[in-house]
Amino acid sequence: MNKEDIKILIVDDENDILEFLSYNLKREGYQVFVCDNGREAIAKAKDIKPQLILLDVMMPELDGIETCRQIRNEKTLSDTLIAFLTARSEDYSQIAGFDAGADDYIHKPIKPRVLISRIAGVLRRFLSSDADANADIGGLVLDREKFIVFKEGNPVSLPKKEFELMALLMSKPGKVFLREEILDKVWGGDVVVGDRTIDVHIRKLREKLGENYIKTIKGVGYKFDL
Amino acid sequence: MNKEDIKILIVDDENDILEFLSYNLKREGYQVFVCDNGREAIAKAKDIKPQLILLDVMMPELDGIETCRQIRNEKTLSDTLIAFLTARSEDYSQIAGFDAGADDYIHKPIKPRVLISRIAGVLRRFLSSDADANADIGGLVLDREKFIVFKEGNPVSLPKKEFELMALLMSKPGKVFLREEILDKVWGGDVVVGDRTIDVHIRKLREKLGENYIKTIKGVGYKFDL
DNA sequence: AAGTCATTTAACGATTTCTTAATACTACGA
DNA sequence: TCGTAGTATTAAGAAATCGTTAAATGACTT
Repeated sequence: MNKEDIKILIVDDENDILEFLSYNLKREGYQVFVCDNGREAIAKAKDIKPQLILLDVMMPELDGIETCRQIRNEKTLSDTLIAFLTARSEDYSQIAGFDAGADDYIHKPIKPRVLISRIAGVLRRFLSSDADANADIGGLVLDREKFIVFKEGNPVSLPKKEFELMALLMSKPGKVFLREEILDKVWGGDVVVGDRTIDVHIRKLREKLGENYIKTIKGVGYKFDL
Repeated sequence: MNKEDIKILIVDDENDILEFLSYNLKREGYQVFVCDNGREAIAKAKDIKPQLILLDVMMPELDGIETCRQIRNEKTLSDTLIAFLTARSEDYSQIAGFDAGADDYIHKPIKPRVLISRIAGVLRRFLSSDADANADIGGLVLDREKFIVFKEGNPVSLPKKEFELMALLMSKPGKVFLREEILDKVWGGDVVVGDRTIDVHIRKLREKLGENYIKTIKGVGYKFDL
């Protein structure tokens, strides 16, 4: 199952959140649908049969938990995954939510990278998609959940930026990532850092993991490959 | 679907941007149309039915988002892709763009290489275009993503210019590329290098890949053929 | 407040890649 | 056969790009 085939329905009454999530998920290649209330969500879900529904807990009228219950009652949606969006403070929903049939929680405020990997995680768990399952290439295993890279079984913990850079490179082994692409995805499109910064991080990775995993394509970028 | 068949409409009130984008996209072989305001854009879009519209968000009178909405209301343009051009600073979570039906965002300032690959990405995602599929002719496979040429299964890595030259020749097997054409597409229309430079690169390619792939047509140019 | 760690920058060196220039070669027509 | 036009070859210098180090910054800890 490819990302392109995956439909995600986002339900939230705040327009900012809808757009933010929508943008980031579309950018990853998912098919994204949105709506801003529970009733519409149920109708839309029946119609498009998304694999995953991101559901805000706090909504006027029909709240997330009740919406979730009703979706769970739909036989045609039995395979649909539901993840709740919650503010950090509201942890009461934790209990009520799982009861209603939620598969995961995502806390606001939501950071793009976290969102993406979380969603990949949810989808992987239930669809046995290998979208970005823990890569395992040439003795290197990247565990996105634990934030650790295993080199021939030995855990190597990496700081955030190094980990994210490694994660990006390993997300498509062999593919050459342009420096611009790396900056955009690891640092974020709006952050401006010098080109040498990437080099330094690459160097640290090579130092910790060995020289043979990351290849330089001069004038183009870097790739993870054997 | 070939690049030559793809029409792109660029809408921006700044003339510099129009020219910059237009130049770079034409160079890639797309059919490019421009206009500098929203109203005209809608009319032009109905007329030429472009596959992709690049739309500046910030425009006087009819802004990008409103223009997008109106285009989305046109039944005859239902398959048209819309990508917004935004300044780095305008945080995407604040933009009402996706709601209006945008398919992607491209941040200014725009770098040519990023633009090109981004657009190829957008088009590929939605048109299943084979814009940069891997050529495979007579035992030679050119993998643009991995930046590698496989010769009978064995990877041969090429420096940037050599790779781009090879990619160009392989993009239309059999077609003779004039020296002028090669300079324009590989080096860029504004770069001035001597004619011998091409020869040298051709020689390096023949050295690495074998003598039988690239043929010289005296007084005309080179072609990739068996 | 001192210390640690992650991140970024700056400076310089090292390397690769690109370009040129000079010369050799080849095919073809006079 | 000679001359010409165009391409091939080679080596060497120039330019671009990357690697490396050390040091500055800033957040967080002790």
